[in-house]
Amino acid sequence: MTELLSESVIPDASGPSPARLRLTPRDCEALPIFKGIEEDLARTLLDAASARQYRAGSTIVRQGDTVDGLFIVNSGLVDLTRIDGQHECGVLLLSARDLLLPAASLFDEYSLVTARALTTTRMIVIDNEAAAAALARSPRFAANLMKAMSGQWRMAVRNILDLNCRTAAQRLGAFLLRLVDLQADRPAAVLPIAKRHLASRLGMSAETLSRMLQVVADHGLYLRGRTIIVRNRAQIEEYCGPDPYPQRDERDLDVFAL
Amino acid sequence: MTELLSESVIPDASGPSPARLRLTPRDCEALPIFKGIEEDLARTLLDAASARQYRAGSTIVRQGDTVDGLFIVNSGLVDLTRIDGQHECGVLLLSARDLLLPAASLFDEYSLVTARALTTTRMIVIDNEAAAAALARSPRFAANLMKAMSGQWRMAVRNILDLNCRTAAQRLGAFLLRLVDLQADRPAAVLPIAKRHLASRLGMSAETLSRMLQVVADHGLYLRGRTIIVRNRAQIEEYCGPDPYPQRDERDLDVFAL
DNA sequence: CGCATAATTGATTCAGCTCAAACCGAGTGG
DNA sequence: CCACTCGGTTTGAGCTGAATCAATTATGCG
Repeated sequence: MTELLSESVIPDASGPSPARLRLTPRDCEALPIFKGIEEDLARTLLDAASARQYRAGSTIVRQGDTVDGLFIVNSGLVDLTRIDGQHECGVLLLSARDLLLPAASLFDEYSLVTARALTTTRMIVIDNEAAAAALARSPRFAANLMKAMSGQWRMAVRNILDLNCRTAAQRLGAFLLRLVDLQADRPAAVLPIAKRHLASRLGMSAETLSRMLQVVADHGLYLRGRTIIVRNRAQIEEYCGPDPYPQRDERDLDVFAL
Repeated sequence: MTELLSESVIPDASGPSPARLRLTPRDCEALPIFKGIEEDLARTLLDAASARQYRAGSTIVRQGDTVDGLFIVNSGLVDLTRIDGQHECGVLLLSARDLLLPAASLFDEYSLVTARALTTTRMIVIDNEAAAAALARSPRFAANLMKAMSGQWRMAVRNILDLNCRTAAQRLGAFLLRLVDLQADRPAAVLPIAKRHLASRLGMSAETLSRMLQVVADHGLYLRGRTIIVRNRAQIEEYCGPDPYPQRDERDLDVFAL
Protein backbone atom coordinates (compact mmCIF):
# COMPACT_ATOMS: atom_id res chain seq x y z
CA MET A 1 0.00 0.00 0.00
CA THR A 2 2.91 2.34 -0.55
CA GLU A 3 3.57 3.07 -4.20
CA LEU A 4 1.04 5.39 -5.75
CA LEU A 5 0.07 4.44 -9.27
CA SER A 6 -1.31 7.16 -11.43
CA GLU A 7 -4.87 6.62 -12.52
CA SER A 8 -5.22 6.74 -16.26
CA VAL A 9 -8.06 5.80 -18.54
CA ILE A 10 -7.08 3.10 -20.95
CA PRO A 11 -9.02 3.87 -24.12
CA ASP A 12 -11.69 1.23 -24.55
CA ALA A 13 -13.17 -0.09 -27.73
CA SER A 14 -16.28 2.04 -27.47
CA GLY A 15 -18.30 -1.16 -27.12
CA PRO A 16 -20.57 -2.03 -24.23
CA SER A 17 -17.62 -3.33 -22.25
CA PRO A 18 -16.42 -1.06 -19.49
CA ALA A 19 -13.21 0.90 -19.65
CA ARG A 20 -10.41 -0.55 -17.57
CA LEU A 21 -8.55 1.81 -15.33
CA ARG A 22 -5.40 1.73 -13.33
CA LEU A 23 -6.05 1.40 -9.66
CA THR A 24 -4.56 3.64 -7.04
CA PRO A 25 -3.89 2.05 -3.68
CA ARG A 26 -5.25 5.18 -2.14
CA ASP A 27 -8.65 4.25 -3.49
CA CYS A 28 -8.53 1.03 -1.56
CA GLU A 29 -7.06 2.23 1.69
CA ALA A 30 -10.20 4.14 2.41
CA LEU A 31 -12.51 1.24 1.70
CA PRO A 32 -14.37 -0.16 4.67
CA ILE A 33 -13.65 -3.75 3.78
CA PHE A 34 -9.92 -3.08 4.02
CA LYS A 35 -10.23 -1.70 7.52
CA GLY A 36 -7.96 -3.40 9.99
CA ILE A 37 -6.81 -6.22 7.78
CA GLU A 38 -3.25 -7.50 7.65
CA GLU A 39 -0.84 -5.42 5.59
CA ASP A 40 0.20 -8.26 3.29
CA LEU A 41 -3.38 -9.34 2.74
CA ALA A 42 -4.22 -5.84 1.63
CA ARG A 43 -1.35 -6.01 -0.81
CA THR A 44 -2.48 -9.37 -2.15
CA LEU A 45 -6.03 -8.15 -2.63
CA LEU A 46 -4.80 -5.04 -4.32
CA ASP A 47 -2.82 -7.13 -6.77
CA ALA A 48 -5.94 -9.12 -7.54
CA ALA A 49 -7.97 -5.97 -8.02
CA SER A 50 -8.68 -4.00 -11.12
CA ALA A 51 -10.79 -0.99 -11.85
CA ARG A 52 -13.54 -0.53 -14.40
CA GLN A 53 -15.46 2.46 -15.53
CA TYR A 54 -19.05 2.35 -16.73
CA ARG A 55 -20.93 4.98 -18.60
CA ALA A 56 -24.32 6.10 -17.35
CA GLY A 57 -26.95 3.61 -18.39
CA SER A 58 -24.64 0.67 -18.94
CA THR A 59 -25.27 -2.66 -17.32
CA ILE A 60 -22.78 -4.00 -14.79
CA VAL A 61 -24.46 -7.28 -13.88
CA ARG A 62 -27.39 -8.75 -15.72
CA GLN A 63 -30.16 -10.40 -13.69
CA GLY A 64 -29.83 -14.16 -13.86
CA ASP A 65 -26.08 -14.00 -14.21
CA THR A 66 -23.52 -14.73 -11.58
CA VAL A 67 -21.10 -12.02 -10.49
CA ASP A 68 -17.52 -12.70 -11.43
CA GLY A 69 -15.83 -10.78 -8.68
CA LEU A 70 -16.28 -8.66 -5.62
CA PHE A 71 -17.36 -5.30 -7.01
CA ILE A 72 -16.96 -2.18 -4.94
CA VAL A 73 -18.42 1.14 -5.98
CA ASN A 74 -15.62 3.67 -6.13
CA SER A 75 -17.64 6.58 -7.41
CA GLY A 76 -20.99 7.05 -9.06
CA LEU A 77 -24.38 5.51 -8.46
CA VAL A 78 -25.52 2.00 -9.26
CA ASP A 79 -29.07 0.82 -9.06
CA LEU A 80 -30.23 -2.71 -8.47
CA THR A 81 -33.38 -3.27 -10.45
CA ARG A 82 -35.47 -6.14 -11.65
CA ILE A 83 -36.39 -5.53 -15.26
CA ASP A 84 -39.31 -7.44 -16.74
CA GLY A 85 -40.18 -6.22 -20.19
CA GLN A 86 -41.45 -2.69 -19.73
CA HIS A 87 -41.67 -2.80 -15.99
CA GLU A 88 -38.69 -1.88 -13.86
CA CYS A 89 -38.66 -2.45 -10.15
CA GLY A 90 -35.86 -0.83 -8.19
CA VAL A 91 -34.51 -2.43 -5.05
CA LEU A 92 -31.52 -0.42 -3.91
CA LEU A 93 -29.24 2.39 -4.96
CA LEU A 94 -25.57 1.89 -4.23
CA SER A 95 -23.10 4.71 -3.88
CA ALA A 96 -19.39 5.13 -3.23
CA ARG A 97 -17.81 2.47 -0.99
CA ASP A 98 -20.78 0.11 -1.23
CA LEU A 99 -20.37 -3.51 -2.20
CA LEU A 100 -22.26 -4.73 -5.23
CA LEU A 101 -24.26 -7.89 -4.57
CA PRO A 102 -21.67 -9.34 -2.22
CA ALA A 103 -23.86 -12.33 -1.50
CA ALA A 104 -24.22 -13.25 -5.13
CA SER A 105 -20.54 -12.87 -5.86
CA LEU A 106 -19.30 -14.87 -2.89
CA PHE A 107 -21.65 -17.78 -3.29
CA ASP A 108 -22.05 -17.90 -7.05
CA GLU A 109 -25.73 -17.17 -6.92
CA TYR A 110 -27.75 -16.06 -9.88
CA SER A 111 -28.56 -12.46 -9.29
CA LEU A 112 -32.22 -11.55 -8.89
CA VAL A 113 -31.56 -8.04 -10.11
CA THR A 114 -29.71 -6.15 -12.78
CA ALA A 115 -27.01 -3.77 -11.64
CA ARG A 116 -26.86 -0.68 -13.78
CA ALA A 117 -24.78 2.46 -13.63
CA LEU A 118 -27.04 5.50 -13.30
CA THR A 119 -24.17 7.95 -13.51
CA THR A 120 -20.64 7.49 -14.72
CA THR A 121 -19.35 4.94 -12.30
CA ARG A 122 -15.98 3.60 -11.32
CA MET A 123 -15.80 0.19 -9.74
CA ILE A 124 -13.05 -1.75 -8.07
CA VAL A 125 -13.16 -5.45 -8.80
CA ILE A 126 -11.44 -8.16 -6.80
CA ASP A 127 -11.68 -11.50 -8.49
CA ASN A 128 -13.59 -14.20 -6.76
CA GLU A 129 -10.67 -16.52 -6.10
CA ALA A 130 -8.71 -13.80 -4.35
CA ALA A 131 -11.73 -12.77 -2.34
CA ALA A 132 -12.46 -16.34 -1.33
CA ALA A 133 -8.83 -16.87 -0.35
CA ALA A 134 -8.84 -13.70 1.71
CA LEU A 135 -12.06 -14.81 3.33
CA ALA A 136 -10.57 -18.15 4.29
CA ARG A 137 -7.47 -16.50 5.66
CA SER A 138 -8.62 -13.38 7.45
CA PRO A 139 -11.48 -13.37 9.93
CA ARG A 140 -11.23 -9.63 10.02
CA PHE A 141 -11.83 -9.39 6.29
CA ALA A 142 -14.77 -11.74 6.70
CA ALA A 143 -16.14 -9.58 9.47
CA ASN A 144 -15.81 -6.51 7.29
CA LEU A 145 -17.80 -8.17 4.57
CA MET A 146 -20.43 -9.33 7.01
CA LYS A 147 -20.80 -5.86 8.33
CA ALA A 148 -21.56 -4.52 4.89
CA MET A 149 -24.00 -7.34 4.25
CA SER A 150 -25.71 -6.55 7.52
CA GLY A 151 -26.19 -3.00 6.42
CA GLN A 152 -27.63 -4.00 3.09
CA TRP A 153 -30.02 -6.36 4.80
CA ARG A 154 -31.10 -3.52 7.00
CA MET A 155 -31.72 -1.33 3.96
CA ALA A 156 -33.80 -4.05 2.40
CA VAL A 157 -35.91 -4.39 5.53
CA ARG A 158 -36.45 -0.66 5.63
CA ASN A 159 -37.56 -0.81 2.04
CA ILE A 160 -40.08 -3.55 2.79
CA LEU A 161 -41.45 -1.61 5.72
CA ASP A 162 -41.66 1.57 3.70
CA LEU A 163 -43.54 -0.12 0.90
CA ASN A 164 -46.09 -1.49 3.33
CA CYS A 165 -46.47 1.24 5.90
CA ARG A 166 -45.83 4.52 4.14
CA THR A 167 -47.56 6.35 1.35
CA ALA A 168 -45.79 7.22 -1.86
CA ALA A 169 -45.41 10.83 -0.76
CA GLN A 170 -43.92 9.80 2.57
CA ARG A 171 -41.40 7.52 0.93
CA LEU A 172 -40.41 10.29 -1.43
CA GLY A 173 -40.03 12.83 1.33
CA ALA A 174 -37.99 10.51 3.50
CA PHE A 175 -35.73 9.61 0.60
CA LEU A 176 -35.06 13.21 -0.32
CA LEU A 177 -34.30 14.03 3.29
CA ARG A 178 -31.75 11.24 3.44
CA LEU A 179 -30.27 12.56 0.23
CA VAL A 180 -29.95 16.00 1.76
CA ASP A 181 -28.25 14.63 4.87
CA LEU A 182 -25.82 12.64 2.76
CA GLN A 183 -24.78 15.80 0.95
CA ALA A 184 -24.48 17.91 4.06
CA ASP A 185 -21.03 19.03 2.91
CA ARG A 186 -22.26 20.49 -0.38
CA PRO A 187 -23.81 23.98 -0.46
CA ALA A 188 -27.08 22.67 -1.85
CA ALA A 189 -28.30 19.12 -2.13
CA VAL A 190 -28.97 17.85 -5.60
CA LEU A 191 -30.94 14.99 -7.10
CA PRO A 192 -28.22 12.94 -8.78
CA ILE A 193 -30.39 10.65 -10.91
CA ALA A 194 -33.25 10.77 -13.38
CA LYS A 195 -36.69 11.02 -11.85
CA ARG A 196 -37.94 7.82 -13.38
CA HIS A 197 -35.14 5.89 -11.69
CA LEU A 198 -36.03 7.50 -8.44
CA ALA A 199 -39.63 6.49 -8.99
CA SER A 200 -38.60 2.91 -9.60
CA ARG A 201 -36.44 2.87 -6.49
CA LEU A 202 -39.34 4.14 -4.42
CA GLY A 203 -41.80 1.67 -5.84
CA MET A 204 -44.04 4.05 -7.73
CA SER A 205 -44.66 5.08 -11.31
CA ALA A 206 -42.96 8.09 -12.82
CA GLU A 207 -46.31 9.85 -13.06
CA THR A 208 -47.03 9.31 -9.40
CA LEU A 209 -43.60 10.61 -8.49
CA SER A 210 -44.35 13.78 -10.37
CA ARG A 211 -47.56 14.30 -8.46
CA MET A 212 -46.03 13.42 -5.11
CA LEU A 213 -43.36 16.04 -5.64
CA GLN A 214 -46.14 18.57 -5.48
CA VAL A 215 -47.47 16.99 -2.32
CA VAL A 216 -44.17 17.11 -0.45
CA ALA A 217 -43.74 20.68 -1.67
CA ASP A 218 -46.90 21.46 0.29
CA HIS A 219 -45.14 20.12 3.35
CA GLY A 220 -41.89 22.03 3.30
CA LEU A 221 -39.71 20.16 0.81
CA TYR A 222 -39.22 21.62 -2.64
CA LEU A 223 -37.40 20.46 -5.71
CA ARG A 224 -36.45 23.28 -8.05
CA GLY A 225 -34.74 21.89 -11.09
CA ARG A 226 -32.39 19.33 -9.64
CA THR A 227 -31.73 21.06 -6.35
CA ILE A 228 -33.52 19.97 -3.23
CA ILE A 229 -34.65 22.72 -0.89
CA VAL A 230 -35.80 22.01 2.64
CA ARG A 231 -37.95 24.93 3.63
CA ASN A 232 -39.29 23.42 6.83
CA ARG A 233 -37.43 20.45 8.20
CA ALA A 234 -39.67 19.82 11.17
CA GLN A 235 -42.79 19.88 9.05
CA ILE A 236 -41.58 17.49 6.40
CA GLU A 237 -40.16 15.09 8.95
CA GLU A 238 -43.44 15.13 10.77
CA TYR A 239 -45.23 14.47 7.51
CA CYS A 240 -43.05 11.56 6.45
CA GLY A 241 -43.95 9.68 9.56
CA PRO A 242 -41.75 7.91 12.01
CA ASP A 243 -38.35 6.99 10.64
CA PRO A 244 -37.50 3.89 12.61
CA TYR A 245 -34.08 4.63 14.12
CA PRO A 246 -33.19 7.68 12.14
CA GLN A 247 -29.62 7.65 13.40
CA ARG A 248 -27.14 6.64 10.75
CA ASP A 249 -27.21 2.97 11.50
CA GLU A 250 -26.48 1.86 8.00
CA ARG A 251 -23.46 4.06 7.67
CA ASP A 252 -22.02 2.59 10.81
CA LEU A 253 -22.39 -0.70 9.01
CA ASP A 254 -20.34 0.47 6.08
CA VAL A 255 -23.33 0.89 3.86
CA PHE A 256 -23.95 4.12 2.01
CA ALA A 257 -26.76 3.00 -0.21
CA LEU A 258 -30.01 4.86 -0.73
CA MET B 1 -20.24 -33.70 20.39
CA THR B 2 -20.36 -37.20 21.90
CA GLU B 3 -22.44 -37.33 25.07
CA LEU B 4 -26.16 -37.11 24.47
CA LEU B 5 -27.92 -35.03 27.03
CA SER B 6 -31.58 -35.69 27.54
CA GLU B 7 -33.81 -32.79 26.72
CA SER B 8 -35.95 -31.79 29.62
CA VAL B 9 -38.08 -28.78 30.27
CA ILE B 10 -37.00 -26.87 33.30
CA PRO B 11 -40.19 -25.50 34.80
CA ASP B 12 -40.29 -21.77 34.27
CA ALA B 13 -42.02 -19.14 36.31
CA SER B 14 -45.00 -18.93 33.95
CA GLY B 15 -43.95 -15.36 33.26
CA PRO B 16 -43.13 -13.94 29.87
CA SER B 17 -39.61 -15.30 30.10
CA PRO B 18 -38.98 -18.36 27.96
CA ALA B 19 -38.47 -21.81 29.39
CA ARG B 20 -34.87 -22.94 29.42
CA LEU B 21 -34.12 -26.35 28.04
CA ARG B 22 -31.22 -28.70 28.04
CA LEU B 23 -29.48 -28.80 24.73
CA THR B 24 -28.71 -31.97 22.87
CA PRO B 25 -25.56 -31.91 20.80
CA ARG B 26 -27.51 -33.70 18.14
CA ASP B 27 -29.56 -30.57 17.69
CA CYS B 28 -26.45 -28.66 16.81
CA GLU B 29 -24.68 -31.16 14.64
CA ALA B 30 -27.32 -30.77 11.99
CA LEU B 31 -27.17 -26.99 11.97
CA PRO B 32 -25.81 -25.39 8.82
CA ILE B 33 -23.59 -22.96 10.69
CA PHE B 34 -21.75 -25.87 12.27
CA LYS B 35 -20.98 -27.43 8.93
CA GLY B 36 -17.31 -28.11 8.41
CA ILE B 37 -16.02 -26.28 11.45
CA GLU B 38 -13.26 -27.55 13.67
CA GLU B 39 -14.25 -30.19 16.20
CA ASP B 40 -13.07 -28.25 19.22
CA LEU B 41 -14.72 -25.07 18.06
CA ALA B 42 -17.99 -26.91 17.82
CA ARG B 43 -17.51 -28.08 21.37
CA THR B 44 -16.72 -24.58 22.57
CA LEU B 45 -19.77 -23.16 20.89
CA LEU B 46 -21.91 -25.90 22.28
CA ASP B 47 -20.72 -25.07 25.78
CA ALA B 48 -21.65 -21.46 25.22
CA ALA B 49 -25.06 -22.42 23.89
CA SER B 50 -28.33 -22.81 25.69
CA ALA B 51 -31.83 -23.57 24.56
CA ARG B 52 -35.01 -21.67 25.15
CA GLN B 53 -38.60 -22.46 24.46
CA TYR B 54 -41.22 -19.88 23.61
CA ARG B 55 -44.94 -20.26 23.64
CA ALA B 56 -46.93 -19.21 20.61
CA GLY B 57 -47.41 -15.48 20.61
CA SER B 58 -44.52 -14.63 22.87
CA THR B 59 -41.94 -12.07 21.88
CA ILE B 60 -38.35 -13.15 21.36
CA VAL B 61 -36.79 -9.84 20.42
CA ARG B 62 -38.49 -6.50 20.72
CA GLN B 63 -38.01 -3.95 17.96
CA GLY B 64 -35.54 -1.30 19.03
CA ASP B 65 -33.66 -3.71 21.25
CA THR B 66 -30.35 -5.35 20.55
CA VAL B 67 -30.10 -9.11 20.35
CA ASP B 68 -28.11 -10.66 23.15
CA GLY B 69 -26.91 -13.75 21.34
CA LEU B 70 -26.89 -15.68 18.13
CA PHE B 71 -30.37 -17.22 18.03
CA ILE B 72 -31.02 -20.25 15.86
CA VAL B 73 -34.49 -21.61 15.29
CA ASN B 74 -34.54 -25.22 16.33
CA SER B 75 -38.21 -25.85 15.75
CA GLY B 76 -41.31 -23.77 15.28
CA LEU B 77 -41.96 -20.60 13.34
CA VAL B 78 -40.81 -17.08 14.12
CA ASP B 79 -42.02 -14.01 12.35
CA LEU B 80 -40.16 -10.76 11.99
CA THR B 81 -42.67 -7.95 12.11
CA ARG B 82 -42.71 -4.25 12.58
CA ILE B 83 -45.48 -3.36 15.00
CA ASP B 84 -46.75 0.21 15.09
CA GLY B 85 -49.79 0.57 17.24
CA GLN B 86 -52.52 -1.39 15.49
CA HIS B 87 -50.64 -1.94 12.30
CA GLU B 88 -48.39 -4.97 11.89
CA CYS B 89 -46.08 -5.32 8.95
CA GLY B 90 -44.46 -8.69 8.43
CA VAL B 91 -41.04 -9.00 6.87
CA LEU B 92 -39.98 -12.62 7.05
CA LEU B 93 -40.99 -15.93 8.54
CA LEU B 94 -38.17 -18.03 9.96
CA SER B 95 -38.33 -21.77 10.37
CA ALA B 96 -36.11 -24.53 11.66
CA ARG B 97 -32.37 -24.00 11.18
CA ASP B 98 -32.72 -20.32 10.32
CA LEU B 99 -30.73 -17.66 12.08
CA LEU B 100 -32.63 -14.93 13.87
CA LEU B 101 -31.45 -11.46 12.93
CA PRO B 102 -27.81 -12.48 12.63
CA ALA B 103 -26.83 -9.01 11.51
CA ALA B 104 -28.34 -7.34 14.53
CA SER B 105 -26.84 -9.80 16.98
CA LEU B 106 -23.32 -9.70 15.57
CA PHE B 107 -23.05 -5.95 15.28
CA ASP B 108 -25.16 -4.83 18.21
CA GLU B 109 -27.68 -3.07 16.06
CA TYR B 110 -31.07 -2.03 17.23
CA SER B 111 -33.51 -4.34 15.56
CA LEU B 112 -35.97 -2.80 13.14
CA VAL B 113 -38.44 -5.59 13.76
CA THR B 114 -39.94 -7.60 16.54
CA ALA B 115 -39.29 -11.32 16.49
CA ARG B 116 -42.27 -13.29 17.73
CA ALA B 117 -42.96 -16.99 18.03
CA LEU B 118 -46.01 -17.91 15.95
CA THR B 119 -46.00 -21.50 17.10
CA THR B 120 -44.31 -23.13 20.05
CA THR B 121 -40.69 -22.53 19.22
CA ARG B 122 -37.40 -23.87 20.47
CA MET B 123 -34.33 -21.76 19.95
CA ILE B 124 -30.66 -22.37 20.40
CA VAL B 125 -28.79 -19.38 21.72
CA ILE B 126 -25.05 -18.85 21.52
CA ASP B 127 -23.95 -15.85 23.50
CA ASN B 128 -22.46 -12.98 21.63
CA GLU B 129 -18.97 -13.24 23.08
CA ALA B 130 -18.65 -16.87 22.09
CA ALA B 131 -20.00 -16.16 18.63
CA ALA B 132 -17.64 -13.24 18.17
CA ALA B 133 -14.72 -15.33 19.33
CA ALA B 134 -15.64 -18.13 16.96
CA LEU B 135 -15.96 -15.60 14.19
CA ALA B 136 -12.50 -14.25 14.88
CA ARG B 137 -11.05 -17.72 15.00
CA SER B 138 -12.73 -19.71 12.27
CA PRO B 139 -13.10 -18.42 8.72
CA ARG B 140 -15.26 -21.41 8.00
CA PHE B 141 -17.70 -20.42 10.72
CA ALA B 142 -17.70 -16.90 9.35
CA ALA B 143 -18.40 -18.22 5.89
CA ASN B 144 -21.28 -20.27 7.22
CA LEU B 145 -22.81 -17.21 8.78
CA MET B 146 -22.31 -15.18 5.65
CA LYS B 147 -24.03 -17.82 3.62
CA ALA B 148 -27.10 -17.64 5.79
CA MET B 149 -27.07 -13.86 5.67
CA SER B 150 -26.85 -14.04 1.90
CA GLY B 151 -29.92 -16.17 1.79
CA GLN B 152 -31.86 -13.85 4.03
CA TRP B 153 -30.90 -10.90 1.88
CA ARG B 154 -32.15 -12.79 -1.11
CA MET B 155 -35.46 -13.44 0.61
CA ALA B 156 -35.78 -9.77 1.40
CA VAL B 157 -35.15 -8.83 -2.21
CA ARG B 158 -37.77 -11.31 -3.36
CA ASN B 159 -40.17 -9.76 -0.93
CA ILE B 160 -39.51 -6.28 -2.29
CA LEU B 161 -40.00 -7.48 -5.84
CA ASP B 162 -43.17 -9.31 -4.93
CA LEU B 163 -44.64 -6.28 -3.23
CA ASN B 164 -43.99 -4.15 -6.29
CA CYS B 165 -44.61 -6.49 -9.17
CA ARG B 166 -47.22 -8.98 -8.08
CA THR B 167 -50.83 -8.68 -7.02
CA ALA B 168 -52.00 -9.80 -3.61
CA ALA B 169 -53.48 -12.96 -5.08
CA GLN B 170 -50.25 -13.83 -6.87
CA ARG B 171 -48.21 -13.36 -3.72
CA LEU B 172 -50.60 -15.57 -1.83
CA GLY B 173 -50.54 -18.30 -4.46
CA ALA B 174 -46.78 -18.29 -4.73
CA PHE B 175 -46.40 -18.42 -0.96
CA LEU B 176 -48.75 -21.37 -0.57
CA LEU B 177 -46.95 -23.19 -3.35
CA ARG B 178 -43.64 -22.74 -1.57
CA LEU B 179 -45.27 -23.99 1.59
CA VAL B 180 -46.44 -27.08 -0.23
CA ASP B 181 -42.99 -27.76 -1.65
CA LEU B 182 -41.41 -27.34 1.76
CA GLN B 183 -43.73 -30.00 3.17
CA ALA B 184 -43.26 -32.42 0.30
CA ASP B 185 -42.57 -35.19 2.83
CA ARG B 186 -45.90 -34.86 4.62
CA PRO B 187 -49.02 -36.47 3.19
CA ALA B 188 -50.83 -33.15 2.91
CA ALA B 189 -49.45 -29.67 3.22
CA VAL B 190 -50.85 -27.59 6.01
CA LEU B 191 -50.95 -23.88 6.82
CA PRO B 192 -48.98 -23.70 10.05
CA ILE B 193 -49.90 -20.18 11.15
CA ALA B 194 -52.89 -17.96 11.70
CA LYS B 195 -54.25 -16.33 8.58
CA ARG B 196 -53.80 -12.82 9.85
CA HIS B 197 -50.10 -13.46 10.32
CA LEU B 198 -49.93 -14.79 6.81
CA ALA B 199 -51.65 -11.66 5.61
CA SER B 200 -49.13 -9.50 7.40
CA ARG B 201 -46.23 -11.47 5.96
CA LEU B 202 -47.65 -11.02 2.47
CA GLY B 203 -48.25 -7.33 2.87
CA MET B 204 -52.03 -7.30 2.78
CA SER B 205 -54.89 -6.93 5.22
CA ALA B 206 -56.57 -9.96 6.73
CA GLU B 207 -59.75 -9.14 4.85
CA THR B 208 -57.95 -9.03 1.56
CA LEU B 209 -56.30 -12.35 2.31
CA SER B 210 -59.70 -13.87 2.84
CA ARG B 211 -60.90 -12.65 -0.52
CA MET B 212 -57.73 -13.63 -2.31
CA LEU B 213 -58.09 -17.16 -1.03
CA GLN B 214 -61.22 -17.36 -3.14
CA VAL B 215 -59.36 -15.97 -6.10
CA VAL B 216 -56.55 -18.51 -5.98
CA ALA B 217 -59.15 -21.21 -5.49
CA ASP B 218 -60.49 -20.25 -8.89
CA HIS B 219 -57.04 -20.95 -10.25
CA GLY B 220 -56.37 -24.42 -8.93
CA LEU B 221 -55.22 -23.88 -5.35
CA TYR B 222 -57.64 -24.59 -2.51
CA LEU B 223 -57.44 -24.23 1.22
CA ARG B 224 -59.83 -26.48 3.09
CA GLY B 225 -59.55 -25.87 6.80
CA ARG B 226 -55.83 -25.71 7.31
CA THR B 227 -54.83 -28.11 4.55
CA ILE B 228 -53.56 -26.79 1.26
CA ILE B 229 -54.74 -28.62 -1.83
CA VAL B 230 -53.15 -28.10 -5.21
CA ARG B 231 -55.73 -29.13 -7.77
CA ASN B 232 -53.91 -27.81 -10.78
CA ARG B 233 -50.26 -27.04 -10.36
CA ALA B 234 -49.63 -25.78 -13.86
CA GLN B 235 -52.57 -23.42 -13.72
CA ILE B 236 -51.75 -21.84 -10.41
CA GLU B 237 -48.08 -21.47 -11.31
CA GLU B 238 -49.08 -19.80 -14.53
CA TYR B 239 -51.40 -17.53 -12.59
CA CYS B 240 -48.84 -16.49 -10.00
CA GLY B 241 -46.57 -15.15 -12.66
CA PRO B 242 -42.90 -15.70 -13.18
CA ASP B 243 -41.06 -16.84 -10.10
CA PRO B 244 -37.58 -15.50 -10.66
CA TYR B 245 -35.27 -18.47 -10.27
CA PRO B 246 -37.68 -20.90 -8.75
CA GLN B 247 -34.95 -23.39 -7.95
CA ARG B 248 -34.23 -23.68 -4.27
CA ASP B 249 -31.58 -21.05 -4.15
CA GLU B 250 -32.31 -19.96 -0.65
CA ARG B 251 -32.12 -23.46 0.73
CA ASP B 252 -28.72 -23.90 -0.82
CA LEU B 253 -27.83 -20.82 1.17
CA ASP B 254 -28.89 -22.38 4.43
CA VAL B 255 -32.03 -20.36 4.62
CA PHE B 256 -35.39 -21.98 5.18
CA ALA B 257 -37.45 -18.93 5.78
CA LEU B 258 -40.78 -18.20 4.15
C1' DC C 1 -71.86 -23.31 27.82
C1' DG C 2 -70.39 -18.78 26.99
C1' DC C 3 -66.81 -15.58 26.11
C1' DA C 4 -62.97 -14.00 23.27
C1' DT C 5 -60.58 -14.22 19.41
C1' DA C 6 -60.30 -15.25 14.49
C1' DA C 7 -62.24 -15.36 9.96
C1' DT C 8 -65.57 -14.05 6.50
C1' DT C 9 -68.62 -10.97 3.99
C1' DG C 10 -70.43 -6.61 2.31
C1' DA C 11 -70.23 -1.67 1.30
C1' DT C 12 -67.48 2.11 0.56
C1' DT C 13 -63.37 4.79 -0.13
C1' DC C 14 -58.97 5.95 -1.85
C1' DA C 15 -54.10 5.66 -3.26
C1' DG C 16 -51.81 4.81 -6.98
C1' DC C 17 -51.80 2.83 -11.83
C1' DT C 18 -52.68 3.19 -16.77
C1' DC C 19 -53.33 5.52 -20.89
C1' DA C 20 -53.17 9.51 -23.58
C1' DA C 21 -52.03 14.06 -24.51
C1' DA C 22 -49.40 18.17 -23.79
C1' DC C 23 -45.12 20.15 -22.50
C1' DC C 24 -40.20 21.10 -22.17
C1' DG C 25 -35.20 21.28 -22.79
C1' DA C 26 -31.21 19.73 -25.14
C1' DG C 27 -29.10 18.41 -29.19
C1' DT C 28 -28.90 18.43 -34.28
C1' DG C 29 -28.98 19.89 -38.67
C1' DG C 30 -30.44 23.01 -42.21
C1' DC D 1 -31.14 31.54 -35.93
C1' DC D 2 -34.79 28.62 -36.26
C1' DA D 3 -37.25 24.28 -37.02
C1' DC D 4 -37.34 19.53 -35.66
C1' DT D 5 -36.73 15.86 -33.34
C1' DC D 6 -36.55 12.99 -29.19
C1' DG D 7 -36.35 11.60 -24.48
C1' DG D 8 -37.91 12.90 -20.20
C1' DT D 9 -41.39 15.06 -17.47
C1' DT D 10 -45.90 16.83 -16.41
C1' DT D 11 -50.88 16.95 -16.45
C1' DG D 12 -55.47 15.12 -16.93
C1' DA D 13 -59.18 11.54 -16.89
C1' DG D 14 -60.63 7.29 -15.63
C1' DC D 15 -60.00 2.83 -13.57
C1' DT D 16 -58.88 -0.64 -10.15
C1' DG D 17 -56.65 -3.18 -6.48
C1' DA D 18 -56.64 -3.17 -2.01
C1' DA D 19 -57.63 -0.78 2.50
C1' DT D 20 -61.04 0.50 5.79
C1' DC D 21 -65.11 0.17 8.45
C1' DA D 22 -68.87 -2.40 10.09
C1' DA D 23 -71.53 -6.35 10.73
C1' DT D 24 -71.77 -11.34 10.98
C1' DT D 25 -70.35 -15.85 11.38
C1' DA D 26 -66.99 -19.48 12.75
C1' DT D 27 -63.69 -21.33 16.02
C1' DG D 28 -61.54 -22.33 19.69
C1' DC D 29 -61.00 -22.57 24.86
C1' DG D 30 -61.44 -22.09 29.83
